Amino acid sequence: MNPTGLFPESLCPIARSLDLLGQKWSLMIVREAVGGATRFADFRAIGIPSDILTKRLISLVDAGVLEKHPYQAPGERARDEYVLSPAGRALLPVLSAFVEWGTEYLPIPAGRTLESVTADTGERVQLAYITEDGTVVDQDRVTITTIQAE
Amino acid sequence: MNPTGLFPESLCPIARSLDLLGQKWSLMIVREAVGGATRFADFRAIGIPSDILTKRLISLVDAGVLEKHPYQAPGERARDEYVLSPAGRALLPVLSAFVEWGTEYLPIPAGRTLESVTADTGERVQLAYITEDGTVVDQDRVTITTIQAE
DNA sequence: CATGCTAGCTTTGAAAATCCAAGCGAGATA
DNA sequence: TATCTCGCTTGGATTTTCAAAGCTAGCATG
Repeated sequence: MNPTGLFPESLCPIARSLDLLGQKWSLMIVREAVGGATRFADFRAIGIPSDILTKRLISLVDAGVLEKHPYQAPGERARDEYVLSPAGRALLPVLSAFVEWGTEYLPIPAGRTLESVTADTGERVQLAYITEDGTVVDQDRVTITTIQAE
Repeated sequence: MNPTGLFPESLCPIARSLDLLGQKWSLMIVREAVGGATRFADFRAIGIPSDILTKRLISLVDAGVLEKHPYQAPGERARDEYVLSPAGRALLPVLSAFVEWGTEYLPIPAGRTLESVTADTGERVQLAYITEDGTVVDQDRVTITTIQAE
């Protein structure tokens, strides 16, 4: 485990992911997209400078995290909307992990403000580790390890 | 969902987490600590500039992610080692989520290089969403939502 | 004592990233 | 035509990161 983190070809998937998603505002954009934001102004509202937002949207579209669709509302000019791709949706566990960690270890007086739920029933869910046969494993038993070259 | 991301008191736990962990190299340091790195030179080996590493170690210790212990090997001067705190260990799902996402969506010719396993048995595990009673839920059904103020 | 070694920083200046504020352009409407 | 508004674009300031060199302190050795 000794990658440079400077090239997308890094051997480490964490480093590769952070190369794309580690710049300021990128994951916040994904978070907003999960929450239903699609238009430039939606994302802009989180406080990101517009030139940075432009750059991040291009980068996330290029990487396949967001998809850009032209649309035109009646009476308005043609614009683009940005929606999560399947790869973008697959970032949900990353966001959920930050929600759970931030809620527990960086608490605020307002308490819990976000949570992961099933969209259809609104049932609360949380992340856990499971084995191949679906058995839940205690997180204290888990580590991350290098796969031996075969 | 409209936080500024500029203050640790942000209402959004993702924003709060990213305020601490979103700076370049922070999560890579946590990753190295998970892999057993404890000393300055261990972390330095991933390619992080030494002044940045110094700053990040201080920040992660201040935030309670890492704990700094003085130690002295025979024949060497007093030094510090940095080990994961419980809060640091609780970041494992964040790292695992990046491992899984990067492995699948940013593949490299070398294929899979990292995985999450049980430390005692080496059994492969992965992240999943579970309900309160431990039932595994399909990720496609999950979203992240704001908790209504009570 | 002096000297050497090395790890963990510290410093300096350059490069890159982010930010702020203003401006521009294009498409719609009147 | 003029006006409005949204999605950028621009210019300069500020902050962050980087590379390279240097410094310091504690250990060992002679």
